[in-house]
Amino acid sequence: MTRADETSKALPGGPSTDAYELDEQVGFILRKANQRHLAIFAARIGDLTPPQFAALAKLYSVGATSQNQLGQLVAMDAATIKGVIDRLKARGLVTLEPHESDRRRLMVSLSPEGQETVEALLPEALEVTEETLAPLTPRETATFLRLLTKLAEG
Amino acid sequence: MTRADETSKALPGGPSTDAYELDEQVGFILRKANQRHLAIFAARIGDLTPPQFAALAKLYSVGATSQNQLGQLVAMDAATIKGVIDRLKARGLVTLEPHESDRRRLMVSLSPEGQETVEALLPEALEVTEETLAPLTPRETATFLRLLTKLAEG
DNA sequence: AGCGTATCATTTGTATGCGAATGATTTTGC
DNA sequence: GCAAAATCATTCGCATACAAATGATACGCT
Repeated sequence: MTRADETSKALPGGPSTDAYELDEQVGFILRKANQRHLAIFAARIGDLTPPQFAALAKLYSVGATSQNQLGQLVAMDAATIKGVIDRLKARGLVTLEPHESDRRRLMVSLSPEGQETVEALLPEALEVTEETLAPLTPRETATFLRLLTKLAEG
Repeated sequence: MTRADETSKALPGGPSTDAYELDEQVGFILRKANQRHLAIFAARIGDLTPPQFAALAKLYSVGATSQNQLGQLVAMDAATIKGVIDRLKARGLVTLEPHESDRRRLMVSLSPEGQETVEALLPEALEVTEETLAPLTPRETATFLRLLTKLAEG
């Protein structure tokens, strides 16, 4: 931001500082970036959604956990993670059992099929990330991920 | 990326290049950034959702348009924009009327109440953007928006 | 004119995503 | 120990999202 920007119109094509342009608001662009990523994911990993894969991948790396705790690890609230787990269970990718000492908790684990599925999809998932980031140079990618993480974590 | 990164482990805390770490994937961080933005929006503009406000703001700047065209302008497919418009109509913020010559089209306009609502909320919306971007310096913000836009547009 | 294609709006079905309420259980504070 | 507070899972209601199918209308081309 130069001092001139405070009184004069920004460069053509640049962000305006005074008027409200929907297409320049972070929220709006974030939503569109998300849409593009979802489309790439769906094209490569057709029969699993990003939240479902996130849950499986997290289970793969941390092992059995309670439903709510898994939700925290993948940034989903209790109601949302329940739906995701229900659908994964219906497909036989995860198994549920009561916690041995805490009767409130429901432990979630990968089934053998779930394990296989994750292992088969990991390379695909990396390609989804790659394709999503393809518009950026490696240098830009590093910068972008750093700033995006800052933004996401507040 | 230095040449060393291709064969050795990245710095502690830095992104790993070989293993799959969910928390380092763009899609996952994008979703979390979106969540944070949604929360900020909801805290400031409680009784309108981001898609609803986006539709109103777009109508405000472009005037009357067909339902589907409005959907394109705010990046929502036909089914989604219909639901959004239905709810705005139920609240009296938009009005609908058939297109004069093309009987397939449904023209959407801001009602006087809708106009007032948008005008009253525009400053709030700018603050939502500001608060969302608060973790970044002005310089970082400019870079981030440039890269995010590149990513969103593919 | 007329046929095939494209566009517009709608509906249905599935999957997040979150707020709020509920009941069961555990943990904390005193 | 025990009452209050916190945690876990579940449920309900609402609001995006998108794929796919449908019916109505408009348009292109011959």
